[in-house]
Amino acid sequence: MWELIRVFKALSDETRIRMLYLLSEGELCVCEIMQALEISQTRASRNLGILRDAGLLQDRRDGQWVHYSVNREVATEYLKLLELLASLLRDDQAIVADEERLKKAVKMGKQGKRIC
Amino acid sequence: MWELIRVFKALSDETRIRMLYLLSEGELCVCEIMQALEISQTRASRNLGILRDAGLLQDRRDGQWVHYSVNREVATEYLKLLELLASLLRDDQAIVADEERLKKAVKMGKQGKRIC
DNA sequence: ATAATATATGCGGATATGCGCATATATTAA
DNA sequence: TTAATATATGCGCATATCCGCATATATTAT
Repeated sequence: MWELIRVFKALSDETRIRMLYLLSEGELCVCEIMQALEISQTRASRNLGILRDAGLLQDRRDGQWVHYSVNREVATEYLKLLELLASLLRDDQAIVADEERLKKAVKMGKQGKRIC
Repeated sequence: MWELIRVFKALSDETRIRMLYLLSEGELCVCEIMQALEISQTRASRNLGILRDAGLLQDRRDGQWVHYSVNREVATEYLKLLELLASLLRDDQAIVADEERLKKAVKMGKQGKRIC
């Protein structure tokens, strides 16, 4: 029961919902998420940690970067929850704006310009 | 987005999860829920109100009683959430105990003894 | 009418949550 | 080595949440 409640608590926050949505499309490092959501580094790190501790995300260090991604090892019930999220929020205004900013940041990165 | 977050907040509490589980099996009045969960009247009423305001429950006054039940009019995505709950918690210790106490209270009621 | 029962709610206190600031830690670059 | 970059975290404050107490409201019984 408490595991379940921990998951719902993790999902009870706008910042974390937006993070999960972006991450449902693929792995991202903290600085990419900061830029996409236009939030502080503290806020990004703290909320990603909460999602990880709830079992929804996993992290992977790659040099000085830490990449977060959806934890596919978690119970399939929770994965369904994430799909639910994605389907409900696909057209959400804040989400669409996040995706725009993320696309822009990633494009910059691919052009060799540092974005972090 | 905020409607969704409101639902997750409503689900982020042990009392409310236990209530939802019992109610997923059928309509109940406040006093039955109080007894099944062994909680105060204030706590029962407040938390049922939170679930109603999140759109998950509906209420119906019948004389001096108010009956709460799952709101089947809500988006099917949320109904799926409730099914998820039920499937994950079917064997939970606290839930099983709640069901025991509820069964006992309902049986008393059917024997004509007042239980509220 | 009054009394009894069922439910809801204003208020206050205890605890939890969110987040900025400063700082710590980890890694890479020079 | 030192400097720069990326991320995590201790602390403190502001706000939110939970719930008990007392009380209000609604309904029924006498």
